[in-house]
Amino acid sequence: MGQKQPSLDDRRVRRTHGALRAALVELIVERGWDGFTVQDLCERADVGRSTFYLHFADKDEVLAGAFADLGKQLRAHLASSGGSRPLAFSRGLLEHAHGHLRVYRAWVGRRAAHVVQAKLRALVLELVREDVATRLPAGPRREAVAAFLAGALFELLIWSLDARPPTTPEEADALFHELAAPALAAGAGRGPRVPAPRP
Amino acid sequence: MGQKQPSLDDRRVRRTHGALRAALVELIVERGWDGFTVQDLCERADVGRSTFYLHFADKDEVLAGAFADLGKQLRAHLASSGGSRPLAFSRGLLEHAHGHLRVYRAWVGRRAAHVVQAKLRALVLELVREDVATRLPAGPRREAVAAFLAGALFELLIWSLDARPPTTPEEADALFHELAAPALAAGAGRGPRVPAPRP
DNA sequence: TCGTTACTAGACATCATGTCCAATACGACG
DNA sequence: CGTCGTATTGGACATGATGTCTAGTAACGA
Repeated sequence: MGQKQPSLDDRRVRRTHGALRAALVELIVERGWDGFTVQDLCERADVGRSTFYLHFADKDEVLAGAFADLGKQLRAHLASSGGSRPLAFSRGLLEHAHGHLRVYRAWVGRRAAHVVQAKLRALVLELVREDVATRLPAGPRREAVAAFLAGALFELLIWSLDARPPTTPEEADALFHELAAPALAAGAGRGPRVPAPRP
Repeated sequence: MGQKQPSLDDRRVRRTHGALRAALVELIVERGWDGFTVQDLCERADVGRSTFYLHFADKDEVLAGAFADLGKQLRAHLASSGGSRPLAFSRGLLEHAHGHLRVYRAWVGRRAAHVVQAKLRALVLELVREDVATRLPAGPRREAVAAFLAGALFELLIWSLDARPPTTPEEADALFHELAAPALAAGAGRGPRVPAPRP
């Protein structure tokens, strides 16, 4: 454990990382998370298996990197289409998902790898919490509302990936806001406010 | 594959199944889904490893059985506390969860096994769909609303397991209905009705 | 060009899996 | 109660993936 990690400034390292990451995405789409081994991954990436262990401990670690990329890509997409209405990012998320339908289906769809699914769920929860934090006072109620909305959005996203007849991101987003808006209003309206800080 | 399955009428078989199932629950709580092997399971259950493969193909199959039990138990609990208001079962679900807090934390909590989590999510979705089906006309919109509410309830459930300060099932349920009611109303109110069949 | 670092193939030990067998223990049923 | 059928058992075995290590080779940065 804790060996010296290869330097990221080296072109060879970037090449290896890139190849493994790309192969990972392909293999998840083709066979699902449990459908391939480290050996398969290395073979597909054309990387020596010894080399793999110089960089990563297991498949999960490669996934973490690849997923961090997805997160950045998504956040970038969100920054461009940034509105200020509540939960505006949902539009970008749904667009992003439908723009990479094959990947999303394999990553979070019905037959998907639960490991990956969990990562996206965590990301959605994080995004919703950030948004809700600007609209509700701190406290358990805010957390509950965030959980409620995040779960709703995530499950709606999954549904939209395989909806029959197919749904456009715009439709799904409109539906989400139609359902979420009153819930958010209800969440803000009543409930235990944060107790005023003692002076 | 496809070997002759031991007869379920035999006491020895029931004993073996029971022991494995109990050991499974214990080990999931103690070490998480990926934290133990078939060997560990057999050892804990005091069952020969050869015997295991006479009954199950892998850990997942044992889980399926154990989870089916949980489903029955839950549905029984729901039947007793059956109200007719929308999504009445949420109360029973949250009570059931808080009544088996250690198990639920291990099964669907933050550090939980994604495999198990997915099963419960599917169950919640099924329950919500059954309920929503009695209140909204068939069609994609109904499915979307069901997904929305199921995701919301599931994530709220997870949140309630580790909420700080702790939340009672009653509070969590009240909160859920406070947020879900307007959403359900919105879902029923407008939107594309099922297109009238061409005459 | 030179020194450093990453890459590689291959060997190796380890472990879990899944299958099979012959011997044994136990439950069902007459 | 005795007998028959079946479940259980430990152990052997082949297989495949994992993770570590080493010595030689190739590519990088400067």
